[in-house]
Amino acid sequence: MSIERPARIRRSPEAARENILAACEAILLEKGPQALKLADVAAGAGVANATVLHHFGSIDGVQTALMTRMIRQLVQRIAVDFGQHQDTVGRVGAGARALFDAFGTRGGARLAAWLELTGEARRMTAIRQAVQEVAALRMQLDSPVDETAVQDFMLVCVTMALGVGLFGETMAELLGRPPERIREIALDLIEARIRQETGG
Amino acid sequence: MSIERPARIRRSPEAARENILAACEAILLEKGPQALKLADVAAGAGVANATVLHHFGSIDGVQTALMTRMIRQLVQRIAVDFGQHQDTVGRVGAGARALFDAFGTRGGARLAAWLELTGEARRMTAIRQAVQEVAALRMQLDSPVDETAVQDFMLVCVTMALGVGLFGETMAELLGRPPERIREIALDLIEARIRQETGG
DNA sequence: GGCCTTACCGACAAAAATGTCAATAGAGCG
DNA sequence: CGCTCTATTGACATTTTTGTCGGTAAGGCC
Repeated sequence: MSIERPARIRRSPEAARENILAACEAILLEKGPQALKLADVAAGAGVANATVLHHFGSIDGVQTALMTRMIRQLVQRIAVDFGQHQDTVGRVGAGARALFDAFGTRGGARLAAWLELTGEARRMTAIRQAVQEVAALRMQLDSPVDETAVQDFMLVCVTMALGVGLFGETMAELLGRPPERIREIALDLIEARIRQETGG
Repeated sequence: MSIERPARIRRSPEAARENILAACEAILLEKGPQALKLADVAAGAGVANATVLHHFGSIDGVQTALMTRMIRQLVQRIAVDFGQHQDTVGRVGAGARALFDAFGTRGGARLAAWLELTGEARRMTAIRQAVQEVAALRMQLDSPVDETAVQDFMLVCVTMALGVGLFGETMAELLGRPPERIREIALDLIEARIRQETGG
């Protein structure tokens, strides 16, 4: 009498990767990027350690793939948000909110910080492409005067979203302010700046 | 014939801690906080692994002690800077510059990010105390109208300095802007805000 | 049905890192 | 000088984690 093994599931490479990355996202949200250990990821996805390595090469590969995936999803959401607003200020505000959401609430900033600290940041080229796409959208919709101003503005938005997403909650608590305060202030700053740029 | 051993150096507890933390600072600058391994720290300080543990209890203890030390040094520098400026805007600008320097150039943001990710952030109570001291200084020198405005302002400054210090360089490079650009913009935002608060 | 590609897996190897423990040796002090 | 305190140490145990390897089986294709 042979021991029962759970039947193997054979997925397409894309489905297998997606399955693993979805598990990663849950782990990232629950325990942070440092918990993206090979064994935990594999367990979360319901596959063996070796399977994860088969698809991503290394645990670092898993992490950068997760970052890329989150950035792609963010760009899609921003594109949708842009379509739902007629005015520049509304568009940018909605985009900024999506940005803060992806990096703050959904754990993107913590993952980005992890990549930055482990020297994997250079592989985040997905960000460059994403920014180019969003910038192209804005140039098309808003036809702003100055392209470097757009780039500077996006640099500010992204960096602030990352900083607030990673440190905002802890700092607010440590300094005795409400946890969401820093995000409000940051969004105010961003909207004030865009108003100033478009208005004057 | 006995094997030559290097003579032991016996330091006071304070000197021993200082020696170890100085080595940590060098490692932090050169390789980042994830390189603050027990063996490397001990080697950098020229002592045995067990010695480090004797003084700090654990490698996490070393890291939080280093953070505390950096924050103390920062507060001292800010106090000096405050004394060298007569006007509020000049004072705050100099303080912000010191803040960005400590967190950016000197590696404080990377260390803070590490503590945040590894769950050690709650032990960064040194920040709370530091902010209280600086806030007290400002209340005394500038007698600003609103204390919560001061707290909000410091929350913004600290969070931005952390965000820019950790992500600024990489993001600027990724988005095709000069590496120091984000810092300039951030300082502009801060000074504009303080001018607005004091001016009107 | 038979074959071939490759997604998948268990077992194992190997490295890296932290922390424990008992012993050693400076340095102050009577 | 001899005693005591404790900073210091080497050796070691343990844990954690990544990655390799040879074999297994699922599903497409002829």
